[in-house]
Amino acid sequence: MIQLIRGFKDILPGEVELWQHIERTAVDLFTTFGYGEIRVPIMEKTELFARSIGEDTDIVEKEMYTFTDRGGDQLTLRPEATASIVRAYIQHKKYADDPVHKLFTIGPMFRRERPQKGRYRQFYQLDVEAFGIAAPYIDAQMIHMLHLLFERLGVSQTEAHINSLGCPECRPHFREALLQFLAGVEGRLCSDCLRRKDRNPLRVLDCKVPDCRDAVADAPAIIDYLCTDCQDHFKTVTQSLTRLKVPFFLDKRLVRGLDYYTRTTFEIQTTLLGAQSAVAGGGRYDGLVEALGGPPTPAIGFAVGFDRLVEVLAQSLTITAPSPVLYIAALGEEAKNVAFDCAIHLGQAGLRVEMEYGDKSLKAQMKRANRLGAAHVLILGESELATGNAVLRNMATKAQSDFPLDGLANALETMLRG
RNA sequence: GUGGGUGUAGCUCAGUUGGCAGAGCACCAGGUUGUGGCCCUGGGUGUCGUGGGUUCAAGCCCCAUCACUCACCCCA
Repeated sequence: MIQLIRGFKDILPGEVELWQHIERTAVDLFTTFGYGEIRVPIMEKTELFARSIGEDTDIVEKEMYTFTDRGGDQLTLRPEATASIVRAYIQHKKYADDPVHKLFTIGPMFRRERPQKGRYRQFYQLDVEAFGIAAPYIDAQMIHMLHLLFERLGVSQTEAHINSLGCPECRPHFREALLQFLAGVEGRLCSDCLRRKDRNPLRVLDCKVPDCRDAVADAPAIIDYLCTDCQDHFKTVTQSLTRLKVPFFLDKRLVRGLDYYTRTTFEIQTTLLGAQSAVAGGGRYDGLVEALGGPPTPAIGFAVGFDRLVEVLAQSLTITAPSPVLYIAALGEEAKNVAFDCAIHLGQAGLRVEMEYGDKSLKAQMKRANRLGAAHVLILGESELATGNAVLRNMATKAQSDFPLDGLANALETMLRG
């Protein structure tokens, strides 16, 4: 038997309803707030991701599905959506008619990591981006929108963590201070952090090894090194969130792994997913559009881990597909003809109808109707054909009534609608 | 990439010192020539993950491999 690829998964009927529910809720919310859907390819030139996410990140270094196609191009299955959306924004010169564009997309991403709870090699994200707005209000609005999303979905055990990473003006000062501090505690850092220290010192703050946490407990916080502009920006964000009554936690250790982030960064965490605590994350990336060849354009965005959200919700919410309103039990070829035409008619009329196509006993058909949760069963057999009346049984009350075969479909339609 | 745990029926899982492959649920058929749920009877639906090895004999022991899973790492 051929099995599906490691870290990939099928979403089967029975679970897909929850996915649809989440998607509907999210699309409705994003649309209300003025975000339009954009659909971008799941493959791009490798260079796009290398340049946007950062050459030195784990994603680019070892987690991408990259290959050479038959024409010799280096292609990559997208590990995240932001790069593609920025690319599309620039390529179609969307900034020309109006620099402000608010977009969202939903779809699969690919990262070749070791699978575990809440982490797959093909995973899904809800991705939201806003271009052309430098004002901190959009930062607060996005975090508020995330808060609303979880609230509407009934997810309670979440916490918003926010921080500011500064900008090209102030980050170098902080970096220097941090490097000095790290040099002093070098002996207490884990091997990973020693390596990280030179490449991306901010990440050391994010280490989960207890000894490292202790070692950097008194490390300088970037929040204390922000320039005046960044300070003001962050202040407006936090004040707005307070006014909007969005609970948040100022997390000085929140450092995000992608190079392009600036200023506000945020993450929604939950305790329900084991080690994979983040269900959503994002931040501002004011330099990326320009870095990828567009005009200087402020931007901010976030991604929600769709699979993770499904797992969280599945613990408390069950959504099932609607049951058929009618099951037609037919006995014999002639009866099946009548049943088939009737089923098609009702289907066109928008009613969910099931019928038996094979040769099953009435008992077996009743059993299946019961299992499917059909509200009514129409019995069509030899005696019904002979008398010219089909029998309609209400499965809950067991009451049965006759329906003339003449004009059967229309009569059923009227009855089932009532 | 590293480490731990687990792979037996559709599902959840038993399987003793190595000795005929099992249970519950589900499913199918019948009890009722044409009436569901409850009940009764019958039916095992299987490449014991896969490939080797040891043995008279392997679900069980050994080696390899694949998958699942949890954690590290990283992230959504």
